[in-house]
Amino acid sequence: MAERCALAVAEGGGVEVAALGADGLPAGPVRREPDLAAAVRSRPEVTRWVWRSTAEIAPRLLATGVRVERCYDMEAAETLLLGHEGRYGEPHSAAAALARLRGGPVPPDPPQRSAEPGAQSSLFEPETVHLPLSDLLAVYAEQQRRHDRSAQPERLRLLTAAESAGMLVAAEMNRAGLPWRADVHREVLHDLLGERYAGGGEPRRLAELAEEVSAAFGRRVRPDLPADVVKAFGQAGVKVRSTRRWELESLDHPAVKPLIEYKKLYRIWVAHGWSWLQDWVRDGRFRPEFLAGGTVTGRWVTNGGGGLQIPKVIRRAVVADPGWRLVVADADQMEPRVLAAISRDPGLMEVAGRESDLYQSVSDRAFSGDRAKAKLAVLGAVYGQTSGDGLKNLAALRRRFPRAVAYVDDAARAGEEGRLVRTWLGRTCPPAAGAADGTEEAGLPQDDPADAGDRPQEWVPGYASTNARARGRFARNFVVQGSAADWALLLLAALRRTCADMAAELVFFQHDEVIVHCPEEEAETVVAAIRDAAELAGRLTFGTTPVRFPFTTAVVECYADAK
DNA sequence: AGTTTCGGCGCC
DNA sequence: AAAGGGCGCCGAAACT
Repeated sequence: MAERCALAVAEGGGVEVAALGADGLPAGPVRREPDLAAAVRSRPEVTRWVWRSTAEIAPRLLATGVRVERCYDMEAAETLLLGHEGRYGEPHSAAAALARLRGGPVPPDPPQRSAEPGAQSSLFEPETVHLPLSDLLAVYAEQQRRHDRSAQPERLRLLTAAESAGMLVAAEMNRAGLPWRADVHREVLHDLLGERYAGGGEPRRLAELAEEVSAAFGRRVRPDLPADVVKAFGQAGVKVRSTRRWELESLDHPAVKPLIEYKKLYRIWVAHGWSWLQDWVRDGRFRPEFLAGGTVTGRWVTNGGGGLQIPKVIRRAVVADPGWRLVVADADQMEPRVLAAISRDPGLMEVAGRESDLYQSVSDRAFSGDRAKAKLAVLGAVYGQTSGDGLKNLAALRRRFPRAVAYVDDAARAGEEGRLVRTWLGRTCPPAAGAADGTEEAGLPQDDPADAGDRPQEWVPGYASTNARARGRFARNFVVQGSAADWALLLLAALRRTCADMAAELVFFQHDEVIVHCPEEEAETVVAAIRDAAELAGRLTFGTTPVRFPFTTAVVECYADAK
């Protein structure tokens, strides 16, 4: 029998606990108990814990080996509800929600702390807030009503549950860490960069490449200074606007080759070199702090260490413990499959109903078998390509898959006009014009006051302001990327449940890719669990559609061997 | 001297 | 060939 229980961390150490009825209201007395972990452990019948913040409570439970089935994260819910109600950017703390409910002054959210390299203080000293259980219950009841008042209550409730599950998974990943062999990492660095010189300067290979660049220009040039490089090319009679790689590659000059090589290695050196290793790897684990729901689209971010940008060459250092394996699973063409599911385009759903390469199938139908063209067209539709061949390819795509393209076009138009745009489960893209504070923090382009009045009421291609068009691209991508994130959360939740019965641990998640660390004998079970979780997540998120969500999985000892 | 922005590139 | 979405991170440059 599923049971819900609310829990609040009390002043002076203990917790307040109250069982909840099916209606979400207290079904018994509020109990005060001295120990958080003991309170949870002594209630194995509880399948969902309602609490203020998973980031506050889950680490404390994990530290004592207590696992919960599910939770309801009140502050995550508040963020989702505010966004859904078009109030993006209002404070989302439980205290703020309570103040809005009671009509008092609304406290601002506490500032975000960033992770300290090495110390990882925010992981082990989560912020503690004491709000009486009676207050939490009042906010919870109101949040339930707000879910009910939404246009699609069952979807929004699922989203809140999925986000809460994501918070649990993130807390568990933060504790587990990604297996990391510092010795292998050092070998990779030495192979790529050469010896380090005393004094902390550039390693040998970078110094050599800098010399080659200077020699090619006939004077001392610092390849890590874009301004210096642009000037040097200018003096050599080569016009170049920036030093971006794709721009340099088209140039005919002897400095180009060593320059590009320098920039590639320089990047490794500064972002994932010896000092990174020193800062972020402890006791054989890399612990980026995963933040579920860290972006407006619902994608996760990591706080510190660039956890979601591990360069391919550095993945050599991610090695399973002895006798264990890494199950590396990557969703195949996730975004077009999601587009098929949310648009219900019959043609695209049929294509996405097969496990075989989706881009190949699209190209067979609309691009005479030219897979590259098909992929460009699909990505152009999802990302908002505005020029070049992409536009021509988009027209071909529109003819064959009209509903799919119309879906993202509608989202783009809504974004340009400043209307709300939602993912399938109801995560909401912040509007730009006339929005509450917060949209700028989200990086959304604002309209210039100057052209605010110039925008036509009817959406006409080419007549929107530059910023409005940028918002259109943002909204276009939001519905696909965000709905994919909805699905991925449910995938994680299902996979977490299976792993609970095994030694297997989720250790990494990157948008459409997941890594499970498990004993060798569990690997095949995990592979099957990922496949099952993907299909279950597809059904739960999008309802009944023919769309499949296949994964490419690899059972490896080293992450670099997965692809 | 300390803080913010920019350029460039890593990942999806 | 050139370009569209989401991020984080670094050093340098540009500020206060």
